[in-house]
Amino acid sequence: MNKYNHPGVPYFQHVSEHCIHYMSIDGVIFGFSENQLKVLLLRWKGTDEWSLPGGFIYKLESVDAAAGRIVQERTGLNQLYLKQFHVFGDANRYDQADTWQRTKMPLEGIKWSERTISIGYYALVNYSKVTPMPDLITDECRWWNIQDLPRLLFDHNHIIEVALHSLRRELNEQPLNHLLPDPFTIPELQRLHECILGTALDSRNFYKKMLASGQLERLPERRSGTSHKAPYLYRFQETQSGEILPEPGT
Amino acid sequence: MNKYNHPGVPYFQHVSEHCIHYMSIDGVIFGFSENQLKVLLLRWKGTDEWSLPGGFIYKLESVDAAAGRIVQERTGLNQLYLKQFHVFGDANRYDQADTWQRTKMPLEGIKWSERTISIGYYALVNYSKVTPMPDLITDECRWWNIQDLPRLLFDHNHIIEVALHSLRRELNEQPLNHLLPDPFTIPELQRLHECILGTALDSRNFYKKMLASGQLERLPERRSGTSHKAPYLYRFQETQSGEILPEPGT
DNA sequence: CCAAAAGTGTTCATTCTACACCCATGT
DNA sequence: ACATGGGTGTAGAATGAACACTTTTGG
Repeated sequence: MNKYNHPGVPYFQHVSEHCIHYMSIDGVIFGFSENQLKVLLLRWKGTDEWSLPGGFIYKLESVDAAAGRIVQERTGLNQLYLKQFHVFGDANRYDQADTWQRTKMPLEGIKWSERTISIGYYALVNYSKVTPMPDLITDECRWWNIQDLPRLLFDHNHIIEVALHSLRRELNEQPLNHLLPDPFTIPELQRLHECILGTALDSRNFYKKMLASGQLERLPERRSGTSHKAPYLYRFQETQSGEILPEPGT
Repeated sequence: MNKYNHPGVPYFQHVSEHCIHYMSIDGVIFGFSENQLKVLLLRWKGTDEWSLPGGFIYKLESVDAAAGRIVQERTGLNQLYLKQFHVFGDANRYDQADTWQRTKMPLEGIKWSERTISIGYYALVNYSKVTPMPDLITDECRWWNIQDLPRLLFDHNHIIEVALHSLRRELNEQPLNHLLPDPFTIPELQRLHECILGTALDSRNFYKKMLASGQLERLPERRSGTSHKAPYLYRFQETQSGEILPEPGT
């Protein structure tokens, strides 16, 4: 692949014409599987370099809608929980020469603005319902364990860190069920909390706290198949909002 | 003032040439005086319509720097505490026709993008050190009590609400001393907490909590001049950072 | 002396933390 | 039967809310 047929060039031409310049959206898509918190990453065409999924905002598109679109395209999900968590607006967020050289993109085709302000969103998705799909300029889309990430393009390692810290801070207000199978067990919920917090929790205290919250509904069935006592299945009570963010009427 | 000599026209021409399109910054500048939480508002030239101070980001300017510049220009302060709290990105954040008509700005001079994404920052400033200054397109800049605001231009009533909610949620992590005289008394700090939270607090419990936090340093002097017992003066211990926001190196 | 607000102390309830123990299941 | 992890209970510590009381100041 040489600079004249790289698919990024027409893509960035399209973006340059229809999207807002100097702005982008980066999505930290959290999933949970095998007791590990994971994020979805993309490998750029013809390279071993990975980045977060991202995209641009159409001139008349709501920012939330753009974030939703971007995450949908990589996951195949049509319903998801998204939260805007930070704007990365430093004039020198990352070393541009270095990063663009690593992407092997033909520079003249893609440097359509001298710098980019990125709005960070995190998504909480059900790992098993996601079909990871690369985009036009990437070869591969897959999950990575959050504590085992490679060095990413741009400032994306930093963005993931900030996303995780935000999630950690907001843990108790977030609908974590989006990250779990439906229904789920309390031990599964505990593993998830532990992954997000990065600490071990006492299962007995965790139980009491969760049950006392009154938000959980115990189902009659249990999860069987393990070599020990079958745990009960739970569901969050229907107080949770499926969607995002406060925004006014006019 | 007719449409041909409105100072907004050259201003927006300047902005259109040098700033990032489709983006703005709005600043919710909080102050505290006479036991009231206040915000700084601007009255648009030749109207009775008020809005938040705002502005635009130069193409190579850091977003935090832009926010700092905008707040400085209205307050005269060269050191201030700023916090990015939300991006308002709805494609139809407000009724554009209605708002621009209320501003009495000549539309053809100023509608340089069909919609605007606004990054909201709040600032905590020392009321007595602020010199409110209007900008090119406003006649007047002054403090308003937060629970006594007029109907503002754009979606600024909503933005202030979200700012206040953010501040309320982050109360305990924020350096509230920026809103108070230096040094201050515990009762003053309590009034401030009460204004932000919108509830009354028990002064005796508040005392214990503040002293137990270990962040306060009692000075030998007291605040005298009132017709009752003179309260001690306090200062926050020097653990507070004067400035803003996490952002990476490259 | 009195009113008003500062500042200290005590009590009770609630929540958090540590840990003992029993239960169910597959091997 | 036993190892493994699910699920319940109980006690002490820490935190938080309610309220009694003394102190200082100007008038």
